[in-house]
Amino acid sequence: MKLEEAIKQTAFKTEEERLVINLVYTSGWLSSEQNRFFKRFGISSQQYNVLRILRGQFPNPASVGLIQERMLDKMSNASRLIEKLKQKKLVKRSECSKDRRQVDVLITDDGLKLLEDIDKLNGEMHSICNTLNQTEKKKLNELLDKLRN
Amino acid sequence: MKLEEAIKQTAFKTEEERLVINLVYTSGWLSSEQNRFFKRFGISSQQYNVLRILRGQFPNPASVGLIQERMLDKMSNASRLIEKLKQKKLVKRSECSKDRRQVDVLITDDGLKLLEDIDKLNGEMHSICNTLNQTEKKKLNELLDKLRN
DNA sequence: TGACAATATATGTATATACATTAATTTTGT
DNA sequence: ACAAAATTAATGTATATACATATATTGTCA
Repeated sequence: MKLEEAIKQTAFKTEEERLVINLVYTSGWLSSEQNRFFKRFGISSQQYNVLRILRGQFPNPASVGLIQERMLDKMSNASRLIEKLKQKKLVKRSECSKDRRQVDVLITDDGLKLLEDIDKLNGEMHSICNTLNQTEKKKLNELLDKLRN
Repeated sequence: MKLEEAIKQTAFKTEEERLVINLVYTSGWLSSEQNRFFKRFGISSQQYNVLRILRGQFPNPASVGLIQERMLDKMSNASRLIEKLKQKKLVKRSECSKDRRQVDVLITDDGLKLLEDIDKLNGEMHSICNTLNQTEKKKLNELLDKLRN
């Protein structure tokens, strides 16, 4: 749906204004698409993100700080996300012997299995951008990179 | 910063995968820029959004449903946002005489004044897209519209 | 060595989103 | 007219984000 229709606004003063609002609106749209996708797996998209980072380190553990640093969303709370994943038995936590302030976080077999299942449907998740052709996807990737500097 | 650097990932399998992750990452970036901007005014970007909708109706009131329908972010909670704005005396709530299920929500003088102050710094908020030239802003607007269908 | 700074993680509080449910009121259909 | 359905808003619960602070541990340097 066109932005103006979606939010029932007739016009924008400048291209900048429209762009900022378009970005905010698209963010919300994306986030709801993502959550809908992940719901069937019993996790949130943020929890998925943490699991992916842990798989990237596997079979080595990762510290909370490393996870935090690599997360997509800003970050305040790797700690609490990890706690949720632990309750679902998707990760294990153990004291780090080299630095007792740190915690070793390791993805479990259940966690790896879940990621495999999700991978199988990756195409479905990526299909949200099927409305664009290859050139347009590339262009959008470039523009987003440039937008953030 | 380039996406790969930001999240310390070396490569993506497909353009689609990079785009989805780029969109999620950019969403987070945008949201933190926005919140930083609005913080000095003592409101969140979501509360700002509600105030703008109310100004659009002024001097008429708006129902909770109308606000909900026009909000940028999906929506579960116009009710609670309005309650927060009421506590800050930025909106007034009164029973709607024509339909007693409804509530008339009206922006106050304080609310209008706050929006005026924010308007003065609108340029600063829009400057987050100064890294793009006019053609690129237009193109990005188009691609986002097309992305959502 | 011993005080102090820095680091790693956890936790408290406030706000927002997602979804389900409740309560009041209005609309509909017979 | 009246019972059932639909609508409007509020509320309860779970999750996530933002920011400040607490706690334990490690590093630094006089």
